[in-house]
Amino acid sequence: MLDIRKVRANFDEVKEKLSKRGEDLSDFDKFSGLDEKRRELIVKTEVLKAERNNVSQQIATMKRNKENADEVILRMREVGEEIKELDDELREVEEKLNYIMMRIPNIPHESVPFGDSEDDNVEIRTWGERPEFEFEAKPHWDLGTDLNILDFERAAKVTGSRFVFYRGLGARLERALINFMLDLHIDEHGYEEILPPYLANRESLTGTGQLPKFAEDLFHVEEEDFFLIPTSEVPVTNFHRDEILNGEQLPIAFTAYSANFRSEAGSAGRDTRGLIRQHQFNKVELVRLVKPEDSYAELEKLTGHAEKVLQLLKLPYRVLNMCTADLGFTAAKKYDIEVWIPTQNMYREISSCSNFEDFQARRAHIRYRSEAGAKPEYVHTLNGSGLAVGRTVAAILENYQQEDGSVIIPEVLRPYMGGKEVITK
RNA sequence: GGGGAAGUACUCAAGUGGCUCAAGAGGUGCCCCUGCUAAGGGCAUAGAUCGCGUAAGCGGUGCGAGGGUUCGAAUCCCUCCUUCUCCGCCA
Repeated sequence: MLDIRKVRANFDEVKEKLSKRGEDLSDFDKFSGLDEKRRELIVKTEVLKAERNNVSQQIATMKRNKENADEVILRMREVGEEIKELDDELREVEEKLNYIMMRIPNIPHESVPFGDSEDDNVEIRTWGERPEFEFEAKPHWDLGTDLNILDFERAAKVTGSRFVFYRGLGARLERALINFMLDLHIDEHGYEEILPPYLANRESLTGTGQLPKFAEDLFHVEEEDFFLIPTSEVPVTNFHRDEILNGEQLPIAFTAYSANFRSEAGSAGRDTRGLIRQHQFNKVELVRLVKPEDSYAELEKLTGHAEKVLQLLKLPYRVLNMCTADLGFTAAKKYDIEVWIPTQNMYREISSCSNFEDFQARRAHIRYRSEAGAKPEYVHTLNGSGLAVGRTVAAILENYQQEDGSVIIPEVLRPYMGGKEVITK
């Protein structure tokens, strides 16, 4: 959510910046009228409430002195009615204002390239050597199925499309990756490990920005009004929701493994085969709560932590600075890390590293005091995948495949795989 | 799933409709006393948020959350949440 005072004071400038996202801003024009109406109603209602407070004291005194207060009470009854009407009107105006504010995306940072589509994302760097095969490389779903480590058919039977069974060394590879990533972030990068709930309530999803606008992307448990988390960003960022932190605690760095659940509404027909787009997938997430002045340096740091995983796995990748059209709702700036998928002859997203500035903190009420007694300020929140595990498995299978259909296990994972060096039939 | 109890500020805690627009204590901060420390004494302490105002400041909200009754609600009524506890069930 944007700062309502800043929007008020710099309406045209804010609107101009938001328009770069290519977002429909027709609702946004109603802001000024509603904001003014709101403050006008507040003034009116507060004058009456102040009067009511005073007169109620007078009535108390009169009653104590056994004086007749009927006339005053009658008058105050009318004032009470008037307050109720104004409060109702105020509530309506605030609901409308809130409706708009909760659906306005974040303002892009000045270092974000302008663009109309994903074609305008800017490649910042590439890393690693793409493998060259002397044979026809197989897609990871064929490799996984032939090696009997992935079973899409049975998952479709047991649950439905876009689910998978990992089996044998496949399951172990997934688990090895999770542990490898967590250990790296904990031991080398200084993160604290969190194992969060996989269901979150409406307030939490609103805090991180998935709600109210993107409900159709989520699985919903109606009975309890819980949502399956689409990323552990949700429970982990909301860990400190409605809290005022001590400035000395910052930066807070959490890493969390969780399963993630996405309805993938609207992506019918895309990536229908393989591990790239599943309704349920594993991910190790990085979350940082930082002081505002540090957040852009922190974004570089966080992105580096995610890249390190790919470097140690020796998987080729590139980093993109996402343009205004491809930023997502909540981010002020976002880097996507894309891993090389040989059979698709392209890089595919494996991590998204974002600085949300105070956009999520404002929604989730996460604040800090720079020193004891100082006024609370919003923290800046960041997160990034470190990494999406299923897509990492896809990348390993495809990049490390051999002519006979076996797959070499990256060296750093072997201690997590019982010392095995290769996955064969 | 069923039954009980509770939720008040940083902590503990009083408070059954108006001299409480939250008493008191602890803690914390500042000060006094003292050669130093302890003990003792004094003062301060509702954080947060919203609105008006150039500002000093003024006002609204606030007793787990949200509604309601009333001239007036921490207090009465309704719904919900959380914690503790007993019974049942369960990994």
